Amino acid sequence: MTTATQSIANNDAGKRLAAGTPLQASSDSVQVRALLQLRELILSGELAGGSRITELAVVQRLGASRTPVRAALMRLEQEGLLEALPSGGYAIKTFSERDVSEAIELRGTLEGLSARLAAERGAAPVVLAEARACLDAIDQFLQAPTLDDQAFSSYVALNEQFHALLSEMSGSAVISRQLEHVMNLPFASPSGFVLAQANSSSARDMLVVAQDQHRQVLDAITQREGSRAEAIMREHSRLAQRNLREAVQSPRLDQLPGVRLIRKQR
Amino acid sequence: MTTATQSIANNDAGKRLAAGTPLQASSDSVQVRALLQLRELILSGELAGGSRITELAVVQRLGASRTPVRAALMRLEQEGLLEALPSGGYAIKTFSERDVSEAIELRGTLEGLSARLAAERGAAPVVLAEARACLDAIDQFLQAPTLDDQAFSSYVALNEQFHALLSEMSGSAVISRQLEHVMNLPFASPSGFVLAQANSSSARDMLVVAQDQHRQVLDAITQREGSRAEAIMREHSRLAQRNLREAVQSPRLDQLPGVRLIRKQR
DNA sequence: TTTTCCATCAATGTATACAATTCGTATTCA
DNA sequence: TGAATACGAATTGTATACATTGATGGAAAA
Repeated sequence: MTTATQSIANNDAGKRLAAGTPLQASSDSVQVRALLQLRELILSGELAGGSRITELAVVQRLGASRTPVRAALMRLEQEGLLEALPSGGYAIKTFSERDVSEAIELRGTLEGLSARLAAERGAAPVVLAEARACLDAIDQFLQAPTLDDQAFSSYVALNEQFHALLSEMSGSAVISRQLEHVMNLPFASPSGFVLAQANSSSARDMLVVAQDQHRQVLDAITQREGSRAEAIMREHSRLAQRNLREAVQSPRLDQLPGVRLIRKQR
Repeated sequence: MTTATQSIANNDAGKRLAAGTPLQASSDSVQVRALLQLRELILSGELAGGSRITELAVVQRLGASRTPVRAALMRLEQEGLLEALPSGGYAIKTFSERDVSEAIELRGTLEGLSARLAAERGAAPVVLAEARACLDAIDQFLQAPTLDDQAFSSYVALNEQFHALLSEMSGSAVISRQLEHVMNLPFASPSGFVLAQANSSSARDMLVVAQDQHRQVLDAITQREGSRAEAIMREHSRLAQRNLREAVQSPRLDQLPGVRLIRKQR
């Protein structure tokens, strides 16, 4: 009873409750929903980067109580989207272009380590097979001379999958965990800026190059060539660096997840 | 009033409140104290690795209420000391020797990246000077032909400081943050197993080798030799690998922080 | 007019009541 | 005797009341 009345009151207060949010499966726990919704609010830029964020404001906006909101805030801090203020409370982090560049470099380094270990120790045949299948699927999409938006989306999904498999091939939970942590930063993800290029004329060519690197790293791992595998993954991440540079200049890309958190200057 | 009564009640319930704990500065917030105490309990092995840990048990043991305990549990999960169980609650993580080895490799890789960036971009002269002073101080300790326990402790402190400075030299908050995160694992720390070797005859020699690598990496950074700096730091981490192997076999070292969390088998 | 101190308030920190879920156990039925 | 179900105890999830601390604004004095 009490609960019902109050959550109604809260919903009244939080006017645009589920305006732009994907309206996630409400079967999840309040905690999970709060986390997803809050992350969405930040990445969409609806909450301005650099601004302070109070528990109460989030409570009113999401209609959850302070406890799950607090949990969500803590998680987002560890993800690196929020910064804990010394006086208590949080601020939404912003990132310089250099920060993003370093995050990508970091990912490349870790993926290089992962690939090297996979090569040196030998990857599980099952995972290798999965990875090959994944690359075959990507090839399918690259057949077409030009790619529509849906093809790009499919590429992104498959690309993420391939990188996940690569992490798995290392056979190291410790390293996989770390990689996941790095990729929490939205722009550090392996296909963070691919969509930014979707309409560029050279977009398809870039994917062709990336896909070749995918093939080569898998070959290196199969051949147990550790240091080659490592070098390829490092170079692979440089594609993202290039995309980044174009993405921050293109003004039209403001709605890409997280891009509004990138400071222009410095 | 209410508070006083209740905290007394809690202390009554938590029988062995500050039995083995270091009785930290009670000026800290309850949250901070709970975190420190709980971490201590886990690292000392007083709470068995692999065992499940309930909020209520911790509440009774530490005399804090559920809210700060919950916060501490969440933090320790992100640090990697606890594992969130799917049904709720946490279990104390255990680590195979391989896990630890991978964590050290990870640190070496990240420190390599950090050193390379420092070399390529150029490190801040102030920090470079600090690092040199730090190494000079280590040299002081290494003058003596044999080292007592106190000398080893001093080495550990200075060693940590040097590695911290190295991280700072990268000039990258993103990478420093990640390095800190990796070093949260107790055995991944740069001097995690140095103390384990304190009584070994070759202990001093190992420190001499390590110190030479410190000098060389600083030289490489100064000379802007990025790839050399990276290689040195990777190799540097292999010293820790060697120490690890001896440490897990020596039965006497059980009270080293975190060593009881390392599974013998696999 | 400016500065300092006090009061008031708002936000976080802490404790706890209440709800919901899960796990173990015992009992009953096949 | 075995399995399945239901009941109960224990534990986590959620909400909220209360405490404390830090910030802000206004008033008074220099």
